[in-house]
Amino acid sequence: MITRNPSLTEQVMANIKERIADDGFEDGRIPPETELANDLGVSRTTIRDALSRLEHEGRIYRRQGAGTFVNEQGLQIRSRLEEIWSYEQVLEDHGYTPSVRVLAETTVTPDPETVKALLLDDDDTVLMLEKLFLEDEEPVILTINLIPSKIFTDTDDTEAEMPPVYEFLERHANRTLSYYLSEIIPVALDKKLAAKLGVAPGTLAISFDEIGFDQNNEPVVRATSYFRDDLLRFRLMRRRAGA
Amino acid sequence: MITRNPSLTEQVMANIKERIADDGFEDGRIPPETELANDLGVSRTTIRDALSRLEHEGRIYRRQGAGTFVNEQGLQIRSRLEEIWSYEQVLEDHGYTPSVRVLAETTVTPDPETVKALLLDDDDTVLMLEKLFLEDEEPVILTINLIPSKIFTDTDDTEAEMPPVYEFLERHANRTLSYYLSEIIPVALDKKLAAKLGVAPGTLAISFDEIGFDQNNEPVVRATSYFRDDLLRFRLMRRRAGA
DNA sequence: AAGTGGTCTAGACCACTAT
DNA sequence: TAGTGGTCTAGACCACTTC
Repeated sequence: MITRNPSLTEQVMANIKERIADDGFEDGRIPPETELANDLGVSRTTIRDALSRLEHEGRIYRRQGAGTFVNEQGLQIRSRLEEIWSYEQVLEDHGYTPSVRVLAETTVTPDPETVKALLLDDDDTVLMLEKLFLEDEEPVILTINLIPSKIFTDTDDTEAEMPPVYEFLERHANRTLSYYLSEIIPVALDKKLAAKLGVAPGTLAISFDEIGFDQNNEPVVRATSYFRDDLLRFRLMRRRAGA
Repeated sequence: MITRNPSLTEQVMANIKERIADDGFEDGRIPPETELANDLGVSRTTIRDALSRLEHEGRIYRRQGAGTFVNEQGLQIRSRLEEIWSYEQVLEDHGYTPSVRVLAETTVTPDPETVKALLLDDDDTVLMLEKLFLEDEEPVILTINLIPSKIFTDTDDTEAEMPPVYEFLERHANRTLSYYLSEIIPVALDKKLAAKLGVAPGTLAISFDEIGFDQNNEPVVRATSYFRDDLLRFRLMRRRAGA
C-alpha cells in the first residue's frame, strides 16, 4: 500500500541532482531560481524547496545576491551520518556490494536499561536480532537490535531474506520508523566482538547506542552497532544551529 | 557590523520554544497551524517554516491529519552533534561553566595533509591554535586549529580573551564560517594527549578531524579535536534521508 | 542599476486521521 | 465528515552582490 507519486519538489531535486552528476552546469553555477521555475514549469517556491533540501544535503550552496553553486566539497561525502537509514545502503554508498548474515534471532529477557529505554513492563520480552554486514566475506558492521515482542502483529516471522529493521518493523509490527536518537561511543572490541568482526581483540571501533521511535513517537527498537574503523569512516556536516 | 533583526520565522520559533519550556501546551499538543497563524498575526507559511525547523531540531513532531506535538524525547538531547558551533556552548548545554586555556598560538609549517586540505601553496604557513576547554579545572575538550596565515587581514592578533574560532575568523580574516566537514575517529590517547586531558594514557576517546569552509566554500581551517568520553557524550538524531 | 537569493503573504487543493 | 498537516501557486518586497 505504497502511495508515492513523487512530489514536484522531489522531481525537481532529482532533475538537478542528475544535471550535477552529468556536470551539466557551467562553472558549477546553477541557474537563477526564476529561470529554473520557468524551465521546469513550477513555482519559485517549489524550486526553493528543492534547493533548500539539496543545500542541506551538502550538494549545493547559495549566496544571497550572488547565486547558487554546486558544492564540490559536499559531493565527497559518501554517507552522511545523520541521514543513514540502512547499513546496506551505507555499504553500497561506499562502493561495496554488501551481504547480510543473521547471527541470532531469539526471544530474550531484556536488561534493565533496555526495559527503561523501551518503556517495557517487567514481564515483557524482546526479540533479539543480531546481524553482520559483510563486503565480500569481510565483516564491516555488527548490529544487535532489541524489539519488544508485544508489538508484533503476526507470529509467523520466518523470512528467507532479512530486510532492514525499518522494513521488518513495517511488515511485522505495522510501525513506521521515524527517527533514531543515537549516542556515539568509542570502544575497544572485546574477544567476542572482535572475533565476529574479524579483527584482533582490543581493536578500536566506533559504537552506536540508539533508540528508534515510530510515527507516534513511541520507542520501538534499541540498537547497538559496531563499525570496522579501517573499512568505514563516518562523516557529517556540522552547521550553525538554525541555518 | 551585525545586522540582525530576527525574522518573523525566528520570532515564531522563539515563541513556541518558550511555551514548550513553560509547559504551556496541554497534553503536549500544539495548536493547529491556522490557529497559530491567527494568534501570532503571520501567515500559515511562516508558521510552517518555524514548525519545520523545530521539527528538524527534534523539539516537536507532526502527524498529518492528527496534529503537532511536543517531542519529550528530543528535549533530552543537550548537544546535537550536527549543530555544534562552539565548544563553549556545548559545555554550557551540559550545565557546565566552561573556561578556555590557550596552550599554543604559533605559526608553523603545515603537514602535507593539511596543505592538501586547505589548498595551500608549498611555502604557505599556518597559525596553530591549541585550546583546552575546562570545567572547573577539569579538562574536557582539546582542539587544535590550523588556519592559513595568508588569510589574516590584520597582523595584530593579540587578544586578552580567545574567542571561538568562527568569531576569530570573522574578526581577523573577515571570513564567515559556513560549515564543517567532519570525520569521526575512535582513538586511544597517547601520553601527550592524555596528559593534557588529565587522563591515563590509552584512555579511549572520540576524535574529530574536520575542515571548516567559509561563505565562498573555501577551506579556511583544519581542526582536530579530542573529547573526554567520561564527561561528554555526543548525541544525534538520525532520520530518513530527505525527510 | 540590475540581478540574485531571502522572507512573507493569501489562498487553493490534496492526503490523512479521528470520530 | 470535519479537521489536521502536506503541497503548490503567484506575486510582493527586501537584502545583498556584482558591475
